Amino acid sequence: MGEKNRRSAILAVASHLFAEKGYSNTTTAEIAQEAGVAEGTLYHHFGSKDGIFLTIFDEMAEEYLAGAERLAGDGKTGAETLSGLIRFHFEYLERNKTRFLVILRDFPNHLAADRDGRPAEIRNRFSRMTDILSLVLTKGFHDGTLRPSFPVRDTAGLLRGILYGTTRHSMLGIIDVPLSRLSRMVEGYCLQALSPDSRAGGKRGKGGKK
Amino acid sequence: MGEKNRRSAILAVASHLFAEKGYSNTTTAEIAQEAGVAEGTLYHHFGSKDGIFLTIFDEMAEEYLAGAERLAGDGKTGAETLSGLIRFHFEYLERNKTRFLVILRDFPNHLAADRDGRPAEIRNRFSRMTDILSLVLTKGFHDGTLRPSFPVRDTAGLLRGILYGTTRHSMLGIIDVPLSRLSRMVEGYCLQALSPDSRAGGKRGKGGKK
Amino acid sequence: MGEKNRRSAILAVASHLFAEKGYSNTTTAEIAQEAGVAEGTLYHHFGSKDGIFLTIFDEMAEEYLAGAERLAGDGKTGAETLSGLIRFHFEYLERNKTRFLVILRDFPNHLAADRDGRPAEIRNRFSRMTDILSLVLTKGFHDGTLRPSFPVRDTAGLLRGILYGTTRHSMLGIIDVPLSRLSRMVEGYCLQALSPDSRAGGKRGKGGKK
Amino acid sequence: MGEKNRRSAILAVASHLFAEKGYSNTTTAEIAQEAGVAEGTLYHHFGSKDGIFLTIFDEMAEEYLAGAERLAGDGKTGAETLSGLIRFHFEYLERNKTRFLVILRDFPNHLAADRDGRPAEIRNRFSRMTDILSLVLTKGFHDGTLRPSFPVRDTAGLLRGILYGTTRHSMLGIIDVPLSRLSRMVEGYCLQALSPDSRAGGKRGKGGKK
DNA sequence: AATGAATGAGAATTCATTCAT
DNA sequence: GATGAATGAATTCTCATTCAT
Repeated sequence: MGEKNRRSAILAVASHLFAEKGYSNTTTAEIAQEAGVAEGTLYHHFGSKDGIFLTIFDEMAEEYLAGAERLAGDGKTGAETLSGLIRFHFEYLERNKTRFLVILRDFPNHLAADRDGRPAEIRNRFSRMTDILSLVLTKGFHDGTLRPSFPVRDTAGLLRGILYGTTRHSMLGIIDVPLSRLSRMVEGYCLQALSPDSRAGGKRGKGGKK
Repeated sequence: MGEKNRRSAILAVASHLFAEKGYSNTTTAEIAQEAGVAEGTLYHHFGSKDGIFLTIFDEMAEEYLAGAERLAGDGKTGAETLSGLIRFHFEYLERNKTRFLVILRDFPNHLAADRDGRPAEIRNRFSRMTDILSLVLTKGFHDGTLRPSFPVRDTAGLLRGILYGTTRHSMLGIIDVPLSRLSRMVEGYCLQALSPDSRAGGKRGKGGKK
Repeated sequence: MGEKNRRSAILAVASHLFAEKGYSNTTTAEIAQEAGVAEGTLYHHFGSKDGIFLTIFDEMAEEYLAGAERLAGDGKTGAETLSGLIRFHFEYLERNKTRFLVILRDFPNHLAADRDGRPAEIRNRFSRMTDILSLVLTKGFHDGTLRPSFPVRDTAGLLRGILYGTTRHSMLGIIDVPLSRLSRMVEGYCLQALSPDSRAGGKRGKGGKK
Repeated sequence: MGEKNRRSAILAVASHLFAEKGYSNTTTAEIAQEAGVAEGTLYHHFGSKDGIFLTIFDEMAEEYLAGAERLAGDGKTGAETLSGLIRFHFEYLERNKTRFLVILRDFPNHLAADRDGRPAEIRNRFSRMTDILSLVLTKGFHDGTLRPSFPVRDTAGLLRGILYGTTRHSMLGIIDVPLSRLSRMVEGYCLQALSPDSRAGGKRGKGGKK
């Protein structure tokens, strides 16, 4: 086993164990043993148990966001891009189930907690996704393929919540819908909700009960 | 101080602390001290720390589900009932922010883990909500006010994911949209997505013009 | 072994081990085992390893200072009181060798370190001794039995340095003078240095070389 | 960067860090980083962390003792030499505050501990100072400028304790007397205590008037 | 029912030192 | 000489739970 591989061996083992048993039920001793390194080596490379988690998270987030940004940048219409993004989201998670389960299962909450009054750095990752979605919605609004009935940024936030919530419930088995079917459903419903063809605008919802 | 009061004092204090610091960062010693009882008393009433959490969760889930079931059972149309449910959801959480934060922050994952191959009892709570939503969707389908483009049960699951994900992101500050605005947005978009007025389904959306 | 005794058993064992092996070379596991209690019990009673040390220190400091204050308050002349204090100092340490060795050997330095810019609380103990000595010097100055050639408070500080340094060197074996002889020497030299009978005042030292 | 410079860079950085944070709170990794060398390099030059400390200590002790021996050897009277030694002591420490703080703060006690029943080598350094002081006291006794009321070697030991204790308390801020004032005070009081002019010994002080 | 002292099985982390390159 | 990745033993502290009173 080469030197470079020690680092990735640790990450692979940790991903696996975190996904299987949860973050807090996995001990650093276990990770070290399974990866065939000394416990100190974990700390040499990642500084702390949290550091291991953060590295896994960062690498995945970077990959995911890079993929999403690539899609958002190509020349299609807004609606097509939104479709593409939603498909990409579910395909990516299907391919990275293990690593994403780590995050879903028990994201170490203190990592997202604000420290000293400033938002945790991890939040920046999150907001990049809102930026991408906002961009796509704006594009669709201009090219006439999408008509958000609420402010673009709020709608982007809503979409993020939808993607997160549905993905989570499916992956944790809370609802009995596999990711592949979920992908088609979210795509279908979102486009319909944002469709410019629809006469029934969101505004109605704002106005009154009936 | 009567016996009943001790019990509720403990629950109130625990809700508060769990919401503020998270389940695992709250010690039983702390709960006991703030509630003004001995640590052993916690165990007389709730058997374990998990027992305290489960009691809080159960009480809230029962209230929530009872409210949702009441709404689902009245004589309105499917679309109106769905609107009502969504509004109820966000209003209820607005009124019970603290207790719900307990669940959002760091739900003790082992409580939802399957034990001995059988699904955790806590899952039953969850599935009741799917039942309610399925009922409403079916009603709307029959009275012509809703037209789900996917199987009713799957759509109900999707709606649960949407409600959970958007609520979570808002309450944890991951997106910058308050619950009240979110309520109107979710209501608007969901009705539009499920609207029978729209001929253009998500898959076919690109084609149809009228 | 009664319940009260657990606490004192821990203190006795800890004093012994700290004196013998030094603070940092003594593990909490060792203390617990020798005291016949669980390790957690240490933390139940003292909160931390430092807490154990601090308790030992405080109890001794309190005893010592109480004794010194009692002596300083009786009706003798300043010089007699100073003699008494010096004798008391060495006798007390002779009787409490073990506990004092704990402090001499390796006082956990971080305990005396200023935190957040404010002096450590432990300093207050120290300054009480300066107060006592200042009082005695002042008394001696008024009744004519002592004539400090430098400001009273500075001289008191000097005396504390003398007591500490000579005691330390003797107890750690750095100099080959037992405490009992040291006591007589310090008493003799201090009284002579502060004696009003001496023509050669400290002022000479201040003035010139010759 | 030449080889010599690496060595002294390490010593300078280590002195600084030891003085600031204490020996045990300074890690070898830190020293290496601040000195701009690899951690292994520390071990090439000094063999161990203790080795670094010992080198700093030895260099300073050698300088100090050489200076003291030089003073002790010149042709002045005993009293003048003692004055000179005391002034030298405080001046030297004033000029070498940082390095001396290293030793005061938390001298690694195991280095002074007897090993295999034999006194630690570091003790030899200490005893050289007693030799010097003994010499000076003897000289003063013969030329009539000093009259120790106790055996010369014991008195020398006492003086060392006085110098150590007062210096320590001042440098650690335990007493509020700067080194320069302390120097004059120690000089004044020591000469007075050892003065042949004073007939009144510590024990007999009360009696004699003239 | 209520108490709260006692428990004890962990778990993360530190860091001086080594050694192959 | 110089490097710095790897080591791994050692240690403090946590905290849910128990049980005698």
